[in-house]
Amino acid sequence: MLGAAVSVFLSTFENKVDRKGRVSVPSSFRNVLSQQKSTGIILYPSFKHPCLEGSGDERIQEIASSIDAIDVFSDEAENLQTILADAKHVSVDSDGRVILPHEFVAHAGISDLASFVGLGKSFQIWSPKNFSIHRQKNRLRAREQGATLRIISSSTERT
Amino acid sequence: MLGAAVSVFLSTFENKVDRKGRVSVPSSFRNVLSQQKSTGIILYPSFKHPCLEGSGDERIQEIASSIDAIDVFSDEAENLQTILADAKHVSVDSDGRVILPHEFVAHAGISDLASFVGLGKSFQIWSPKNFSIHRQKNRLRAREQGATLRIISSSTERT
DNA sequence: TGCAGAACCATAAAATTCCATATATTCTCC
DNA sequence: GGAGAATATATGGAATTTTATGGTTCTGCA
Repeated sequence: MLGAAVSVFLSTFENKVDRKGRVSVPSSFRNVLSQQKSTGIILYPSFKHPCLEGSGDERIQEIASSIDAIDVFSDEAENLQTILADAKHVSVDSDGRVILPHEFVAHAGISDLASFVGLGKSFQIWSPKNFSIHRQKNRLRAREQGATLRIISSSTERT
Repeated sequence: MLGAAVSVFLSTFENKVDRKGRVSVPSSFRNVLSQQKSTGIILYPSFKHPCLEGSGDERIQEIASSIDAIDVFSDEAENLQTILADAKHVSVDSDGRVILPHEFVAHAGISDLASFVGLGKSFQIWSPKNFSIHRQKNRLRAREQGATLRIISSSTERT
């Protein structure tokens, strides 16, 4: 394993899902997880897209506490509670693989390939087909909105 | 290595890409990177051009945190996430080389030569051929529009 | 007892490290 | 100022280590 690398989920990796539902978590993602001292990952179905949301397992802690912080009957609270209700903890085995729960596989339309998509603090898991459509749309929009310029010019140094 | 050098990516360098996709990062670029305490480079395909955008890897951290700062479901968040999803972290080996990922090589139309183009805070990687076309166009346009340059004098940091 | 999940083992492909060298650049000492 | 030594850079290739991935066995639980 190389030195420090980056401590965010980055890039997209397409891995195979075998008959038993096992799939390798990309090694760079595993590095991020171990930096976070996660023993496994938390998965839950996205409500915006046909994909799964994933993160280290301490992130769920944050979600849980933010529920307490907001109005119990608000929409936001219900959204967060839904996440908790649907989420599952899957452990990473010694070969770096997880087993994707069936319901989730169905929700994401995954068959024999899964795309792990790094989003910084979290990641998503897509069927490659759905993801390429999604990506295309996003790239077009990002181009129109000039995301590149915004990045380069804004964030130069911290305050 | 020469004295202090400059702390921005400057000039254009054309280096060879070997069979394995390895290419030397220009040494002056490496100096900038090490000043930034970057252990490697973040690359992502440009939205606008057939080239790669590159920068030190501390920037990715900033992008990741800015995503957290805005509404998670907004277009802007997804634009930024697209960059993360497409970006790759490549580490500079002890000989000062990086490996250009295949997809990126394809996107930029690079075969056996790569042009590193310094843009100050960031840089681009082009196939020499595409770059010369791009450069020509830019010059033409600049002349027609009588480009002026506005210098921001204050902001520069001390360190 | 049959099935799902966990722990093991094996292996091919890919990525990383290490070594070698040619060429260029800088330094040093005379 | 110049010859030669020392250093740095770019580049090619080989050796070594990690990953991804398939298969098998074991275990508990329904």
